[in-house]
Amino acid sequence: MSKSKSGLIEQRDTRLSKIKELKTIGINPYPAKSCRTDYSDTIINNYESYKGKKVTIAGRLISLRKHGSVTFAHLQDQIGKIQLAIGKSILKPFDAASATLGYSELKFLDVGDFIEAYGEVSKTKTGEISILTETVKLLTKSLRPLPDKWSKLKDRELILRKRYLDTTANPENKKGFESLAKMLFGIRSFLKTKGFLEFLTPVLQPQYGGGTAKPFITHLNALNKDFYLSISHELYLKRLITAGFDKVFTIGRYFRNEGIDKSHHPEFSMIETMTAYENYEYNMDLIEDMFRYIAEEVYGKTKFNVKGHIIDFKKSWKRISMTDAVTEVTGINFDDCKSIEEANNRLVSLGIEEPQETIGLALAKAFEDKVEETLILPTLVFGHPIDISPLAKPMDSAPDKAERFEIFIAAMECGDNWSEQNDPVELLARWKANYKPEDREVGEFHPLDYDFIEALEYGMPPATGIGPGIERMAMIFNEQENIDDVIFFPIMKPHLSRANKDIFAAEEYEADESLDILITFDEFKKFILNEIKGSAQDIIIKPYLRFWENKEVFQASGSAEISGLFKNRSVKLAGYSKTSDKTFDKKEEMSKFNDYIQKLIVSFLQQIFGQAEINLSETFLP
RNA sequence: GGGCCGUUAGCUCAAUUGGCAGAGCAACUGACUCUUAAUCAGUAGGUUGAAGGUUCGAUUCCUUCACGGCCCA
Repeated sequence: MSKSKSGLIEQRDTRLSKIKELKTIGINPYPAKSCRTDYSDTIINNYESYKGKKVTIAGRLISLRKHGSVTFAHLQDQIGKIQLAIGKSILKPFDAASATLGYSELKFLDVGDFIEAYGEVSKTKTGEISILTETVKLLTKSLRPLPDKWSKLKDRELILRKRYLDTTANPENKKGFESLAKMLFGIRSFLKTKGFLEFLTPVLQPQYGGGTAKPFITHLNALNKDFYLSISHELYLKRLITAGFDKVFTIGRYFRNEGIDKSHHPEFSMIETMTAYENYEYNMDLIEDMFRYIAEEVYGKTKFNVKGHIIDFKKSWKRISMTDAVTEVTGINFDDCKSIEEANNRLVSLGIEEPQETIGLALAKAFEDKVEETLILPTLVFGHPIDISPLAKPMDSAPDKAERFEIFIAAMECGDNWSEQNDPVELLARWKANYKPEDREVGEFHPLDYDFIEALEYGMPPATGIGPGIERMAMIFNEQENIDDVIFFPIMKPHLSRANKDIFAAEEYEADESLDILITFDEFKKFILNEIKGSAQDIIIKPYLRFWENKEVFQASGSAEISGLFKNRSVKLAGYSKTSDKTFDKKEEMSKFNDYIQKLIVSFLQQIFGQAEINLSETFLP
């Protein structure tokens, strides 16, 4: 291993040598358990009853102040922190048999270590409640320094990658996650009072159904078959209804291979219910009651600041049909439309130029574009066009509308719910009409799940479900605007720091096979000779040339993208650059660059891959 | 996908117009018996995210890339 003098490695080495020394004097730096009797906050909040009593506390050492023959320290446990006053005359002498450190062995301790302290609860001269420490035991030696205790951790990337450092340096940041855990208990106890049973449904599914989204694909070796990570659990809940359970739910994990932003995460959770013998109106009450229950029972209040709006969950939610909601905001009633042309004309009058295929789609488009953003107070919008609701039952009173509602809070969609279509023939027909494999790429593809249709053919009673997102709920109740602040471990690209490469003697995480390869023009020939094995066909080369001016110097830099050399990767070439004190003739330079590529790349590739078709396109300006 | 911003010691941050890479905390050595971000004296710690370019000289200017953030679609 190369000898680096970086501060981190130096500090780590110091601590490693302390461990070595501790072992030679008979101390195990990583014992198996502690004998904690009390927590810090309990002692501090009940000082009068603790005064004079002996307690054992355990936690992380977060400060250490040596002051000659007296040492002060703070120990942080799950709920708070408390001071240790360690006097040379009070602390018992070193004893290897009981793993008790003596005063001179305190030098082995560092901020960040986990320790156990035993002593009398008292106050110091300055009045701080402290443990007059009689014994100190090391529970876990820490090898790395914690973030600075005053400036804390501020680097957003580091907070997200190493949340444990943030919650150690800023224990108050644990609260939101604690509430989230309690919220899950709250949901469960609420549904228990309503007579629901919780089931676990599969994450690995042979078909993905119950929604439209791009799935993650994985391979099940034992069956030699590709499976999908759940994009929804709904079809399994329906099978449970078929199986004879009337009220079921799951708190499921959902995986959607789509974008990541402030309110979307590839992996998320939903509470999904299914209730037999009821329709969507039952769920309007259920969802409202559930939010009110969580607010009152878990958070002890009903008013929350959601994206700058005060929302009171005590009040009953507005219920409005999609048609009326659109009319309310735009003044246009799409139910009056006699033809799709008329509906599209009305869209144009709203500034929406893209023509829709049906009146229902036009209504949905107007709603999405014009109404959603206005729905601040909790609103239940019902009566979606049947065109966009293939799994829902049509309304008796309006067959072109679905028995369906969506929940909007602070303009966020917080759940989608409907009376489930249980007519297997109708569902199959509707499903086949939507079956477009070419939509697979955009995530609109509905695969057919014949096993589910078969279950429906045996008969599923009328049923309805809700599916609010856990993270969305957490954002509302925790008053957070960023989904990363309610997901303890948000998705991040793996990263190995330089120091860690040294420390662990590790290689960088394996390069993703689908990543493009970037090399310079100079390296190209060598690269091809070394890396390309086998043949290539249909090689496409796209050159790019970029011009800019910098301090009266004119520059041009060229790059090229080559596809067809690897299965899933393209090769990007960079490093062609020219400077001049006059402006370039762009056309001339572009043709020169093409010649350069022709000579360097194309003729070389022709030598190597005689059979391959090589296609060099014109130079592009990016 | 587009635009903007960031990346300097373990952490938090400086570095003037392109001119010797610095501070506080943490660490190391020593002093100190009630401190509260203890104090005092001293020491060490750097691939300035990566590669390339311009320049006598680059943390600073240019290009590309990586990672992250914010805004927009």
